[in-house]
Amino acid sequence: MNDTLTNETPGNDTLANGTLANGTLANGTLANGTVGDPAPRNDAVDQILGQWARVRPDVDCSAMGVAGRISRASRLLEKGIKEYFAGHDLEPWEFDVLATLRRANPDHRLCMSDLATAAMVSSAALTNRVDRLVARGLVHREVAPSNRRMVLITLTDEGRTVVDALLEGHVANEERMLSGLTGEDRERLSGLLCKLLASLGDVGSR
Amino acid sequence: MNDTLTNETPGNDTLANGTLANGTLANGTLANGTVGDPAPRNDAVDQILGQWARVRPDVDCSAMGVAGRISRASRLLEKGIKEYFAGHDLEPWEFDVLATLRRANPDHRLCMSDLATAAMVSSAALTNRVDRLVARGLVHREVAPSNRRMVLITLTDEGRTVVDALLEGHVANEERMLSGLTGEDRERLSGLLCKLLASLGDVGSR
DNA sequence: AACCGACATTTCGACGTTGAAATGTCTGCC
DNA sequence: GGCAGACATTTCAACGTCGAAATGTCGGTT
Repeated sequence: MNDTLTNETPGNDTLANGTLANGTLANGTLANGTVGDPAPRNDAVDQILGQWARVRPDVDCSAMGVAGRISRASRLLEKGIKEYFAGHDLEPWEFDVLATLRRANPDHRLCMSDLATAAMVSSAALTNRVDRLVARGLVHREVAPSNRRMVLITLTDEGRTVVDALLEGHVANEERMLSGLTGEDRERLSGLLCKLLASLGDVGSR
Repeated sequence: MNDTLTNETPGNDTLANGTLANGTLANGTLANGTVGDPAPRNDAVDQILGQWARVRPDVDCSAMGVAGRISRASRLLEKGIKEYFAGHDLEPWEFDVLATLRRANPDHRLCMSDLATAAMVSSAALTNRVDRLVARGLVHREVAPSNRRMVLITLTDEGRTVVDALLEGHVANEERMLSGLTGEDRERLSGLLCKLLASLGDVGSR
């Protein structure tokens, strides 16, 4: 996890629903939610749960509802974030790397492996990304003086300017996407997700 | 969104935090949560928010917290789902496609475009996936008799057997991953996510 | 002082995805 | 009845990621 929520996820879900697309829903025998058990919400995920309930009434698929909605929300947020950065000629991963350096320490400097862990990409992918950031003049790459095995990546002045300039807009964009929830809703949502993350053994890194 | 929650997401986040990895957190000036405003939770996301609060106290980054936790939860759920299916020699996307057909209609049959929409992948990717499913004997591909432009994909008996056999285990696996939440928690979480999804304009397809 | 194993990064090959172009098919209009 | 345009699917080239192998470097041991 970095600073933008950029699961560069392409396709499927396999999560809690079946597919919320027109195809399935339109072709099928459309049940229209209201499965029974919990409060029906009549959204796309519930329609899929409804389909499962008709096809496999012996299986309680309610867990798919929670997982499905989390995945779907994540997808939509990513999409909005990507659009924001695209409007500023930046890929979300670029901001991620820059922001990680920005927050890292007063020198805005990290070695490749720490940066790779932080950005949650393979070292191979990070090499590729840093190449491009260096080409854009946003970071500086140098062999560590004390240990020549390591490569230190430092935010350039320009890189820092870019991060600082885009941070507010990025947060405002996220704020906008969350505007359907009240402050209290967000607090509750965060609390529940924290509880879930803790039970999933989230420890920070990968 | 399909039936498993498989954002085959690799790397970054760009979402709400900065990176929760050791690197950043260990190198930096570690603030240890407790930023002030809302209830501090002291998890990885809050540590990142804390770092931002120190570096850019002028910007309220709380929105990143919500987005970050949603993304992180989605990531972890995907990972668990992937592991379950890997244990049964199936990729999550394979289950997605099979499950979509299973729920679609009594004939378990859909044309390529509807299936692509449902599985939320490009038609090019679906062609590739269906190729492999046909090779495994899990689906049947045929030109539509009524309209030769269309290709109909049908679940084979074996395909249906596989979906039906794995559905219960898949749901049980999701259930296990959500076991940190009470039934009431899940209901509340679903409700909040529904509200968010609705405001994000989630309409079912992409 | 040279060597061995551990470590950090980069390179390489394979894979899967995407958007756009190509191919084949249908529908409606003149 | 033939043709233009819309449509469904597949093919193609480019791209980005990953895991594993390769390269270069350090630390401790003898």
